[in-house]
Amino acid sequence: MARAGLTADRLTQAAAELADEVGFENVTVSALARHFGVKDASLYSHIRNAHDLRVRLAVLALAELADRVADALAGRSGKDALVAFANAYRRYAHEHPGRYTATQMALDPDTAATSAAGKHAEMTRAILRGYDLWEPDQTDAVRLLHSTFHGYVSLERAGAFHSHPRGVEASWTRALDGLDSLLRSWPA
Amino acid sequence: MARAGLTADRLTQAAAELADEVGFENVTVSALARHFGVKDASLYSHIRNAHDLRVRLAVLALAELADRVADALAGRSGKDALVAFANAYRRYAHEHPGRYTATQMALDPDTAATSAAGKHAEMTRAILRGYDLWEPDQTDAVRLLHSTFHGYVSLERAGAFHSHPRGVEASWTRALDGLDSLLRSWPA
DNA sequence: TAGGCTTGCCTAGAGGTCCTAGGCAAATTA
DNA sequence: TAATTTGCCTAGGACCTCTAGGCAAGCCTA
Repeated sequence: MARAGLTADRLTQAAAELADEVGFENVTVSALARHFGVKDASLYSHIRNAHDLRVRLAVLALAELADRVADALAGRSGKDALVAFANAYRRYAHEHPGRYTATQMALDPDTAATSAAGKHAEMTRAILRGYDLWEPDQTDAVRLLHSTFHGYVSLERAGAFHSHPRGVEASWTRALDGLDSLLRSWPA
Repeated sequence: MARAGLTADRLTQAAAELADEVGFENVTVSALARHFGVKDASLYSHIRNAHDLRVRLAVLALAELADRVADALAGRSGKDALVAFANAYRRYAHEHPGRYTATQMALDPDTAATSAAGKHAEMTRAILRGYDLWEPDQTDAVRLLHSTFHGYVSLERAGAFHSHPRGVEASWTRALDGLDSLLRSWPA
């Protein structure tokens, strides 16, 4: 029999595609094994366990998201940068729902430090260079922005905004306008 | 043998306590059966399946959260109401992590309409009576507030703010200050 | 209080996921 | 080509979900 040629990376990549198709919570070792036409037990020489697989997926997604956002940010500043960041973030979540859910996994400090999770906050900070903010206001603003972006796409996907006809796009644009205006006149 | 006296309500209540202890994703039919000292199969005359159990838990948590927030809001207005709302929301999430996770379940439109999910948006709207906002700005503001609150507690619990020493409480207070100031000068 | 009825919890069992131990054969190295 | 490493296998245990069918506890009615 020819071998399937599994590696941790190929498994993680396939897990990411699977996550977007069937949802993060349905990314299972067995499903992944089925996808490669091998037995479940075969995967355990490449990944430690199901949790390890999900962590790898989370790290992959965080790196992808950071790349997308970095691209969007290139050469922009001020409100332009804020909007580009936010839209890139939200677009990634929409295009890759399973991967995005993975980015919300609680990672242990070690993994988080190694992964692109930190890069994320760093880039949010880059946005703020267009505004007149210094520590500790900067950290507060980073947290506020991140919270709002994540909260919005998270609620949007949970269907929390369906109850009202007002367009979800319009509210998003207004939220960004609001945040821009808030950053420009950050209260003392 | 004496009967255990199970009902859907008692199961849901116990599931809520279990969720806060071991996490929402570990709320399982078997664990619940163990808690009552009965066999798993016995639960299926009270709940349809595991998903049904989790939906009931979500509905319970949404109702509790709505109650807490309503209490906090009583007799307050303006920034006072905003802060009370936000703190009640966040405190519930901290005190009942499993239940709070349950509130984020995607409910089908029917269930969502019946449950307290709608009451939530309605109360957020009550806050805004202290500010000078009218449709569609009001809906946009409701969505922004809800997003920020949810995003903040969600990231906080995922450990996203651990990387920086700046106090999580301080950033939260600043976020509320910021939102208040934003609502008072909502850009046109 | 004795019968019948409803209903609650039971046993039995099938199917799925997670994971370990140990084996054989393919690929790599000497 | 022989030795070693490595990859995927079979076998099997533990746990979770859910269905079908059974027995008896507790309720009605007479």
